[in-house]
Amino acid sequence: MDGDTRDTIRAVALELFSTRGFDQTSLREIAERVGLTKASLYYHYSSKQALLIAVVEPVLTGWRDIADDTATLAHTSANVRQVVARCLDVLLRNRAVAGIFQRDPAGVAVVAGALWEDMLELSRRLYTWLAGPAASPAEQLRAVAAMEVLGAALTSGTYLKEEISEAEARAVLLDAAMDVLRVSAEPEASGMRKSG
Amino acid sequence: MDGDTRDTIRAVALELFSTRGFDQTSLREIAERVGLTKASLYYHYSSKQALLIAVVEPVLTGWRDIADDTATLAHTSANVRQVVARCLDVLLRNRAVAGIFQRDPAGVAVVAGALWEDMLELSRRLYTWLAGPAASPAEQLRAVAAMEVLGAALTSGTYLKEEISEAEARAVLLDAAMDVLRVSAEPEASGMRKSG
DNA sequence: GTCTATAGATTGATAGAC
DNA sequence: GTCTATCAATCTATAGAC
Repeated sequence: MDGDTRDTIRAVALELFSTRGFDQTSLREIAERVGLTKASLYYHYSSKQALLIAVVEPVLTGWRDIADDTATLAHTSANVRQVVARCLDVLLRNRAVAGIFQRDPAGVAVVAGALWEDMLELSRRLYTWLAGPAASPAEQLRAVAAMEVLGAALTSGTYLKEEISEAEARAVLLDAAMDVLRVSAEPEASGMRKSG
Repeated sequence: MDGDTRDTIRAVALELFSTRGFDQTSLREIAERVGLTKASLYYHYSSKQALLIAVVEPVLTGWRDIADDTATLAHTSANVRQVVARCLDVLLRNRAVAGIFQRDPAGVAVVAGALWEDMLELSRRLYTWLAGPAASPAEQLRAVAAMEVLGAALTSGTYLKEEISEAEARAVLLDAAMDVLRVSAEPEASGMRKSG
């Protein structure tokens, strides 16, 4: 049973892509760490692009789920908070993959253009829903800014002097994003109530 | 007088670095656009790294000025707003350079490590001042998040459906960043009053 | 499945004529 | 200051033996 090797390769690739950047990571480097030769990598993944996609796609799926759900979700403040929380959780659960996009978006865009366009499209849908129906340009911009806030979950480690628990970071960033969206703080409700 | 050629090269490099990413841009590409050969580029800039630094450094200086000023600036809400506004203006005035850091931070970090470390250090100083004296980890995190908000000035073009004037975008993002910092909205005051 | 060997392309950089 | 020509390194990817 050799999904093992495939998985090891993917894990090593994820680590190197996310720390050094996609472009800065060569297949030679990955092969060395795994303990194989470059040629053997190609037995498991047909190209560097295929390897990148294998590493990134699972997260894209999680992202897509959220975007799809918003299609039928009423734009209430409780729901907005829930959607933002889900986005944040996807980010926190997939720090490494998110780091790939953050560290070398240009490289990813070039080698996986279609995947990149998918991500942009998903983001657009999410931002549009977050901004709310008939949102003004200013409100749309606030929606984009709110999602940027979540990115601090990834970068904060570089800047903070003291440690902060993941739970607290999550709470702080969720509140901050809601502040940007100008949605008043509420407990994370489970029900949903129609509004528009 | 041939600062002309030097400047043209720098301008072309800026455009390509910021749109395609630093690593994705080859000297051959730059040379072609300028109308020179690669070899001639090397007469004006001793390396690709030197070219990158020439492109980026002016902005780093503007950034450093802000960080330096905070050293002797009282942490009042009016001053916080003013500092954030200055950061935002540097960003808006140098969208292209900022785009280099945003599109390929990994590539920049590798080829211009010292410059990159300088940027990190400046950012740390700014974040620290923004968070305020004796800030809790949560407040520090909010300071990082507030600066992330400003980054929306660069990315928004990709996502917004309708146009938004630069002036309005500036106003919206400044307010949003202040919301993240939890500093109440005030007019941009010129005086400063001691608070802590 | 893993290996050796190598093709084929591109890159940053240099030498030296003009 | 600009050119032609070229080097040396590195990379992705493939062919074919074992």
